[in-house]
Amino acid sequence: MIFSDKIKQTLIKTAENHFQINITNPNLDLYKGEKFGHYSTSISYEIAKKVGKKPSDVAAILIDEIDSNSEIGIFFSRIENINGFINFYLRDEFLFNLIKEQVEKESFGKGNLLLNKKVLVEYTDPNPFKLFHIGHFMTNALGESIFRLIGNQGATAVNVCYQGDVGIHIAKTIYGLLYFIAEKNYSLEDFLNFNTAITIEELGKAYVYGSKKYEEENEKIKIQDLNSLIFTISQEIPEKEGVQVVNQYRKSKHFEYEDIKKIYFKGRKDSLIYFEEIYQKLGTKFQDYFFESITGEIGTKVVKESPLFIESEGAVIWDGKEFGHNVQVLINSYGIPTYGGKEIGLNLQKKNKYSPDLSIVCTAKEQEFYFKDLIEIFKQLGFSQETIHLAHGELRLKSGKMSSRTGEVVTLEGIVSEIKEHIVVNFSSKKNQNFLESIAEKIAISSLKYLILKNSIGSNIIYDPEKITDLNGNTGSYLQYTYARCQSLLKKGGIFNLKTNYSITEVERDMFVNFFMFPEITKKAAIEYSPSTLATYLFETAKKFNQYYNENKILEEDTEVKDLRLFICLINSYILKMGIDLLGME
RNA sequence: GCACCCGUAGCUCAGCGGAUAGAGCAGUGCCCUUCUAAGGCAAAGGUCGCAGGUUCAAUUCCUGCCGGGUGCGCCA
Repeated sequence: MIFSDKIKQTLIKTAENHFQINITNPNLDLYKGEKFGHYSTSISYEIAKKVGKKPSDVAAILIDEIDSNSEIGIFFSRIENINGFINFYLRDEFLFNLIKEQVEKESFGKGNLLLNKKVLVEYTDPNPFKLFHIGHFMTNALGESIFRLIGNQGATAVNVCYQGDVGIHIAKTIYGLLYFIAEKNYSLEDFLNFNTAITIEELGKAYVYGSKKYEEENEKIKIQDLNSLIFTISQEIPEKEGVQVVNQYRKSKHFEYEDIKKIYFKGRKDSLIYFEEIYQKLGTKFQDYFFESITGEIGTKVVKESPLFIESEGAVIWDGKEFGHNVQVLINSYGIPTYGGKEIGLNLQKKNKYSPDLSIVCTAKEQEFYFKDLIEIFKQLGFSQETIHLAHGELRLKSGKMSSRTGEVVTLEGIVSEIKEHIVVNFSSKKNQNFLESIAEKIAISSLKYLILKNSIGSNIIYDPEKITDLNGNTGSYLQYTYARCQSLLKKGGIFNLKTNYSITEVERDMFVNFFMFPEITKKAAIEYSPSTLATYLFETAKKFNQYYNENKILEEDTEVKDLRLFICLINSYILKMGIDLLGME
């Protein structure tokens, strides 16, 4: 059990024994500087109000009891009563002991809050036939970190990706491709033989073209017609084996089944290869994939069979207005399942395949209301698993928004290469060019992730390519650098003794207490779905180390002192490494 | 129009019921023949949008107002 929970438990028990009062969740603050204790509580105020005593008198009784009669009393060097606030101070030996033991076992920072729970985390969700843009990256950064934080609490975490291999975006893209082929930019045969990179490039251009055409009424009808055909074709994909096909799509008036099928299969396959390369660069390895072509069928079946949904203007809708929700169109008037219809199928598919205790979905913030409705629909349908929607904000330039609606997007690749250039230029005086280029991409991706995760979930992020890898501020690179510095010292320091007794200064004690909070922080970050809590802690930890480093020579002559300082390096290094990893960075 | 989110230092943001409101950036003054200075120190900067209310205690909870964002049926 984590130490703060032990204190809380003791407080609850003591309050019950001495005041016959039931306090369910006492306030307990984590370390915020030596003067307020290593842990502190204002529980006395809560009790005092109920029993009609002075807070400081209540505190005195509690302290006396914890000191002499509780299991945790021996871990404190002193417990203070400041006007009723109770401040706990941990014994130095206890700090050393616990940290040393757990660091050696590599269990330090790991928790068991979600032991025996199965949690599904869905994130990234790019759409085949479209480019991987910065929004997908933000979803990935958020989701990957949540996935890791939850897994770190003992849960069986399953990370999954949901890919839109059917939908109007594909019809638009294929429509564009057909135009390019008709204009003899290349033949159908040429297209089918393109390598992945070229296919992706052409898909991007075709999507822009198709999106523009979709704005014209007569073109829109054709694209919708093509869309129906693509839904029909998608029933032939290999992943669809065993899935019941319930929907009857309209026959196409304008397009040739076989030609479209070739284009669709080629584009789909290359898109998935292209995404897989990106996931690898991002450090994500999905355990499972879901496809809209499949969830659409499952969702359609549910929607058609459930009395919750009604027909309206040729579409099938869910009307949530009576209970404070909106209207959601689940099957459109072309007979095609919309995002919502597919999402119902997805939720059911997740349930059938994994029966998770909790299902987390990460998307952009614009979909917040939409998910509120969907989660209500899931409840009304009786889907048992709890679903939580986590939303990230937008990446913006100082000058304003980045993306535009015309289909032209800021790709991940574009941003990463911009950051890479800065890295190579800024650091070239320190390292040779080849080395820099070999690590620049990793630094770029990590620093972008950190930029996103250091802010609380859902807030918009200001992106400044000049500042993002600055080593003199709160950046991912600063953490990486500090870790590298520690590693260098440990390497030079050689073998040293890990002890459980050191004589330490105030500054060193502050570092140890801060180290001690690491498991508290990883737990808090997981429970609150808050990577930023961890990010902030890591930055403070790195900063404390760099301050110490500046004032103290680590590789001292004196063995005693050197051993202590290397011990500090070791823990600092351990925490930074694990923390950086939990944020999904390298 | 309705619903939800946000207004904290010049800028970007933490904190979200407790004890003196914290960081980073920018700006000011310092510290390099360096255990990676690819770093650190010091000072400066705030009626926590405004007005009420609840509480022993409010930046944090509630109500109203002002200012900004997002979403409101066939995109995802």
